[in-house]
Amino acid sequence: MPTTLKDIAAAAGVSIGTVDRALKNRGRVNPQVAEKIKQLAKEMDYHPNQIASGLVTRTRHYKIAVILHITQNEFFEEILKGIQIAEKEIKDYGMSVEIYPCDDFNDKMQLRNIENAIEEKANAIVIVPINSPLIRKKIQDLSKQNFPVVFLTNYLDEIPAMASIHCDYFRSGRIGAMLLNLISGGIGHAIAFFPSTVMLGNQSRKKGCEDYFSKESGITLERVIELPNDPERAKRIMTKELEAASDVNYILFCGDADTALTSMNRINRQIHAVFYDLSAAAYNALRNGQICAVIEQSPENQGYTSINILFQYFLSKKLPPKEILMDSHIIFKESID
Amino acid sequence: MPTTLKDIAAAAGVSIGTVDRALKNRGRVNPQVAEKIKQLAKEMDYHPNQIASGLVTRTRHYKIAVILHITQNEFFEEILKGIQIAEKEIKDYGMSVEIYPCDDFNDKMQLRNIENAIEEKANAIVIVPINSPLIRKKIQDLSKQNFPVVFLTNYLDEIPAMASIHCDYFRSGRIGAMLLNLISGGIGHAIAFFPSTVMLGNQSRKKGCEDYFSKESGITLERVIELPNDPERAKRIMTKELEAASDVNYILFCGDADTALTSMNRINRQIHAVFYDLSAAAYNALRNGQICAVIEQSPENQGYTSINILFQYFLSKKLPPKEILMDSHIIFKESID
DNA sequence: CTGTTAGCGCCTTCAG
DNA sequence: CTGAAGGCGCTAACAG
Repeated sequence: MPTTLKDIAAAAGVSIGTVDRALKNRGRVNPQVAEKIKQLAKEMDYHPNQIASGLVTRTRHYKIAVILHITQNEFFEEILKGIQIAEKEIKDYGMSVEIYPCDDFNDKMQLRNIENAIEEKANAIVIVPINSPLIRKKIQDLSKQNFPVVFLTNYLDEIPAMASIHCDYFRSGRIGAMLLNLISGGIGHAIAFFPSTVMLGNQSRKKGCEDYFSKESGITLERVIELPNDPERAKRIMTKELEAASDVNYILFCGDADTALTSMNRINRQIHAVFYDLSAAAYNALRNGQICAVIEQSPENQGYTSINILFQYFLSKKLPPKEILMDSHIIFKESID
Repeated sequence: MPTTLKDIAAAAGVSIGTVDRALKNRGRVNPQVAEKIKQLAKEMDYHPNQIASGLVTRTRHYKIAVILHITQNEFFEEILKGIQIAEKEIKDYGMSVEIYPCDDFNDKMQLRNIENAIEEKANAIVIVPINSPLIRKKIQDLSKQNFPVVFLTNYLDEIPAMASIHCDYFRSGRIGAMLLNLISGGIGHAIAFFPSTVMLGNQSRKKGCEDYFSKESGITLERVIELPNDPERAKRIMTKELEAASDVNYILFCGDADTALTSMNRINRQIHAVFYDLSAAAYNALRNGQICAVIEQSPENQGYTSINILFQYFLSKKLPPKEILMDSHIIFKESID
């Protein structure tokens, strides 16, 4: 039978109002009485009942703005699933979530979204931050004003935020390289294709990949190519690269799965591939044996956690860890078949 | 602003008591009025506020008994972690968890624990069921009486339960075999060591392993050995097996990690190993390069889910899916380093 | 068959 | 500085 404010009030011989003020340090209470109450609370192992607080919090209508960096993308569908699950859970607490879409890597638009969100009385922002001076400056300002900002799946170096949720990109790069090495038996030539380095995570992943190839790999990494976000352009570039490097039979690929699969089909030799992120296209390709493995970074969990952090914060002022790293999972055909 | 009972009451021109009775089908309400209320609830998208219900539920003091099958074991430490997290979450709702330990695979003791739990007014049981007639019969009886039983990390065939939470053992066996095949490059000889087949999951995992080896593997599976739970005896058996089969250089191992590591050290040749379950010993061995990979089955999540299911059930009579399969994760050195 | 009410634990406002 | 009281939404007991 957990202790309640009432229990403490009875034990201390005061009213629950006083106990509440004392424990929440809201002043207006005799210091000696406050001390005694705190003492008692500890002894009686008091922990505020979150659901009761929730019922009260409900009247405050907290709003969370989720600000993306890209139009549409299967990876973000997964993230959104997690966000929606969390959204349902916090609804009873009177909290809500609003999504602000954005054209691909358009920092001006992202900035406007931030401003709109604040105008519309958002109490916190979850953002996939584009690494541009515009956004960096804005987030810096918000942090200075103690406005809660949570980075989701990406981050900005040197810019403080309440929390930053993403995978360990460097490690994720190393895992990709390791898998290629394992699959190849340590002999062969590889190319890595990565998306825009405007997102810092991609830079870090690239470094991890290069780290492994340079130190621990039998097969050699011939090139690292940055692909544009537009699928048609990406396909052309990727196909050309694969045609040009005729000794390359292994690839590590992060981006739109269809782009890679199409390019691989266009050329006339077999390519063994490891992909990042489990889109529907990647899932099918894995089942068919077109690709060897997929590395994914718990997108749903990332989305869920970003909201949950703010929920905890609104409910009980609890600060999350600054950095929350999500696991990278390795998936083979046998994992899903 | 979510709809409340009050809102519906106002819209229907009745009191909230009537609305509540109508929506919960508790009778004592004019069928026509009830129909109208249900209609309104749908239109206004009413969903009961769980936290408000929780405050009321709190007075009912639901108790969950967790009944294990084994004394101690690192895998179950992880399971317990998940259970404890869930326990904290449901405390505010007046629900509690009690653990009943058990000597290794002692079905009589497990039966007594079930009986004790019920005598001590447990409202539900989470159990790692030993596959013995004694336990099978008891659970069968409980199910007939509609007493909620949840199977955790293992199951009983043909015996109904409210839910069954475990990994896909067959798939997990296939993944293990696939990894050995991948690591070996498809050439070599292997032995698989598995724990007691009193637990049905182990039988299924064994089948999965054999399935892959018989159909898709380059390396050959020489034998499958069932090891006893006692580490000293297990070490002797394992060492002897490895010494006898001098051409075997790959093993798939499920059980106490220290047993395997000691046995591998005792013999005079290098063995490449894949382990199940990420114990501290396995973690270190993976980092040191003593073993190649580990397959784990989200034990913490399994424990958490077993409690969470019952929480949902007590709070809102929501029935879980009959079978909840947890992912198997593949972990290499690069995943943790 | 229907309405009213007390209360779950906490927070906030208003009196004193 | 302290106490009392109302209310968050739902449930259950009790009147009518």
